[in-house]
This record gives sequence, C-alpha cells and structure tokens, in this order.
Amino acid sequence: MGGSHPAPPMGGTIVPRTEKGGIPMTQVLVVEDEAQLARALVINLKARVYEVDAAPDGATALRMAAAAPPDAVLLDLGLPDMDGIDVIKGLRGWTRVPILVVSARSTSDQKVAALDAGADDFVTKPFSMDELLARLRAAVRRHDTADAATDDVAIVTAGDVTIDLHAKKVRRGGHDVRLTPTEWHLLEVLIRNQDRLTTQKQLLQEVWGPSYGTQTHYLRVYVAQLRRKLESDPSHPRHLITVPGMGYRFEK
Amino acid sequence: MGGSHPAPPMGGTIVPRTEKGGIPMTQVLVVEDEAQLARALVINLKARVYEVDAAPDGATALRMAAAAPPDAVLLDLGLPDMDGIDVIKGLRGWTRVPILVVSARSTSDQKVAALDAGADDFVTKPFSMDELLARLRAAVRRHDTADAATDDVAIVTAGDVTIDLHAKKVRRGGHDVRLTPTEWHLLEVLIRNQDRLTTQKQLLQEVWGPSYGTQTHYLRVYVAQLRRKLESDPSHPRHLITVPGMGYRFEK
DNA sequence: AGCGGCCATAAGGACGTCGTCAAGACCGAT
DNA sequence: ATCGGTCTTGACGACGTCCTTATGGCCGCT
Repeated sequence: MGGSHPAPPMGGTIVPRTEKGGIPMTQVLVVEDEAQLARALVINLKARVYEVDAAPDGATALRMAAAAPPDAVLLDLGLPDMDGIDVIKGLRGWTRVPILVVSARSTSDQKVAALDAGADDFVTKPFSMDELLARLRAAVRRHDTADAATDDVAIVTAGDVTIDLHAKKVRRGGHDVRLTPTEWHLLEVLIRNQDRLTTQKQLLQEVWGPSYGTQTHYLRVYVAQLRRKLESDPSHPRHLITVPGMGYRFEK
Repeated sequence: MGGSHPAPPMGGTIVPRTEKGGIPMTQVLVVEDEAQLARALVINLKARVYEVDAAPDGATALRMAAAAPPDAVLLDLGLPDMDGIDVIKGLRGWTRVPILVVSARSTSDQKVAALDAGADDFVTKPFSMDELLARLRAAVRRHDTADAATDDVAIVTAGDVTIDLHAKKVRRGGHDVRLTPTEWHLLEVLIRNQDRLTTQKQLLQEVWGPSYGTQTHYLRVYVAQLRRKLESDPSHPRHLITVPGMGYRFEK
C-alpha cells in the first residue's frame, strides 16, 4: 500500500503537510494573550506530537478555528477583547471540539460557569505541564472515540452508492468498494460541501497541504479514480460533477 | 468484598430505574471507602437530580457497575482492596462511562496515570462541591451527546466466536481461546468501536500509551495474532478488517 | 483551421505499507 | 539459575498507493 508521504512536487520548495509516519498529527489551537505563557505552551506542545496554532485574542481564535478546525483548544479565560465564556459559547455553536480552559483567577463560580458553558476541563494556573498534557490527551482520546457517533450525518446515499463516513466504508450494488486514504480525504471534503462548489484550491490545500494550491492535475487524477469506483458511468458522472475552471461539486 | 449501603441488585429481578416525569434519572456510582465523605457525596448528589449507589471498595464497585451500569462513576483512588488505577482499567475494559477520580494524595504523576488509564477528570481533595458537580455535569453531558450507539456491550458474538468482555473470555467452536493481556486490550478497543474505523493512532495510544502513536508495526503483529486466534480463515479476515493506511475495523 | 487551455484517462516506476515469520529481550514463577 | 510465556524488534516478500508523464478530447478564441 501506498506511500502517503508528501513528495515534493515538480520544482520549488514546498512545505509538506505535517505528518509523522503517514499519521496526521493532532492540531491544537492555543488561545492566550500573555505572550510568555503562550510561547511556553506552544513549545511544549510542539515538543510532543502536536501541531500548534496560536491566537492572541478571542476574535482571532474564533476565526482561526472556523478556518482550520483544530482537534483541541487550549483557552485562557482572561482575554483582552472578549469574555472567555463567550469564546466557549461561540465555539460550541458549531463544534464539539474539546476545550480546555486555562485560567489564573479561578473562583469556583468561574469554573462552574466555564464548564456549564461547554468547556471540557478547567486547569488553574500555576499548573504542572505534565498534568495539562495528560488532560489534553484524555480530552482528545475521548473526542476521537466519541465524535464518530454523532457529529454529523454518518451515512450518505447517492444513487446506488452508500458512503459510511465513520466506518470508512463504501458499498455499491452490494459490494464493498475500497478507497485509498487520499481518495477518502478528497471525498470527505467534497461531501462536507455537498451541493455546493468546492474550489480546486480548497481541495488541494485540504488534501495535499497548504502549498499545493496549484497542482490541479492531482485533482484530475484522483477525481477520475473516485468516479471509476463510485459512478456507474464514469465518463458521464452524476455525483462528482466538474465545474470547469473552478472546481468540483458532489451531488446526491 | 461484601455488600454495600444501598441494596445492590442481588439474585432477583433488577429494579427498574427511578424516573422523574418519565425521564430516567442519571445514575451515579460513588466509590469511596471513607464513610463520612461517601455520605456527604451521596447526600449532595441525591439533593440534585441524581440517583446514587455507593461502593466501599474496588471489587464491589466493579461488580455493581457490571450488574447495573451507571451513567457516571465517582472514584476515590485510595481504596482498601485494590489500586484505583486497576478499577479504571477494569471499567474501561467494557464501558466508556465517565469516570471522575477524587483523590487526596494527588501528585502530578498520579493524575497523569489515572487520566492515561482512561479517567475523564481528576479532582483533588479538598474540593468545592459546586465544582465537582459542574465537572460531573460536563462529563455526563459529553457522554450523553456522544455515543448512543455502542456502549456497555458486554457480550459480543461474531460468527462462531463469542467474546465476553466482563469475564475476559473468548470461546470459539466450543473451545476457550487464550489471549494475552495486550491482545485483550487491543480487542477491547476494537470492539468498543465496532463497525467504525479505529485509527492506528487511536489503537496505539490506547493500548501502548500516548508516546507510541506511530509504531504501526505493533499493530500488524498483534492484529495478525488476533486473527490467527479468532478468524476461521486468518488470511481472509471477516471480523478484523484492515482499512489500508488508516486503521482497523471490527465487524460482527 | 490552427492554437492554447482545461480536462479525462491510462500506464509505469519509486517507495510505503501490510502480513508474516522468527529470533532476541524481558519478566515472573518455579 | 532455569523455564514458559509474553513483548519487542528485525527482516523479507507481496502488493498497493502515490506521483509523474504521456496521450487525446473538448471548447473557445484568433
């Protein structure tokens, strides 16, 4: 089975998508205005197997989370621009990503408020880095084994094809269809945006990494493979539609 | 390992859960040997909308949990009969019920060990009752909204194999099959996520620990061993399915 | 008609991954 | 110290996957 390693395409320096042994790393968003602590957290997390983004305030955090959904959020309550509780509520409006609150002032009331607003855990400064990391691991582990159950619609039916996103299983006419990791990734992005246009750039950046925005022939090759596996008449696709010059669209 | 304060279901019919307005109440199992604190917890929880059982030691706790699976467990680590960590592991062998650890001695190491063993949260004595209740609410809320599907399945039948997660026993074609501890752990995780993909990373971190996230070699070796013991045709597995590049899936 | 974009499809080589076997390290029990 | 079982580690073949290149079709523009 295949080299899922990002090989540098054609010419030029291109930053590969962060992975380790083909396994995608856990993405953590650190929301902390105090630069020193933020840096300490980032360094410690990166030293582990995490990939880290940092946001200095609530508005930035919400924007970054929406743009590139993380696998966990470390949130300081004492932010300059908005109340930490509102950041929690803002995130909880659309995602159940694990939120660990880190805070200095820690009255019991505050903890209760944060937890009831939807936070997963609450750590008081000063804290042991080991403990924080263990709590983070616990939260991510829980989420990994749980989110599959309910996050969104698990099973998509399109014509004679059924796609089970959680089992990572595709059936077509009573037979199982095998998809490679890259094919899955591509299909997932398309399904997330079903009935809407998904830009070439969007697809390339999501599946191959931020610096592959122009390698459009990857798309052609892989979309063709998907069509061959999913469409009954691959040369006249009914579900994986080409939008010339722009991208692709998945329709049921 | 004797009885407990509120009568556990002995020999006879299991009493239907108390309800309030048709809505089943949340069942909490308190595991605490110190009678005074146990009573305080029980009283406080009952004053809220919880229904409470109590166990004075680990063995009783495991037995009660098996007989009547609770919706949450409050666990003291300092038990008279066994290590609290082993209670966590015992529960995690077959259920993902939220476990909140309550402990007096709370070195950082202990917290890390408990969380990595599968605990959901760790509260240090002395604690604020409000905070404990908030953490309990958070854990239960997560659990409720997360998995409705696959939990608390004690006995699984897959083809000619039956797996009893409580008794830690596997029978196949009328004969007992011996599994090593590691094989068990791996199988447990796969069964808890049955019919869904279980990521390589997930399996490695759960079975071998947080730092083994990329040693995919272990998986190949142990999955092969499991197949040899469980599958009738190990080279064409029907239950332990490989999802190339991503992980494995257990199917009945 | 000819040309240049853009897209679809096929094929092949480099390299990963999976399954398997087996030897060595480790560990608790005798 | 020895032994049996278990875990870890290494090596290898078979095969799959990814990337790349080549070829041809379709369409609008000049």
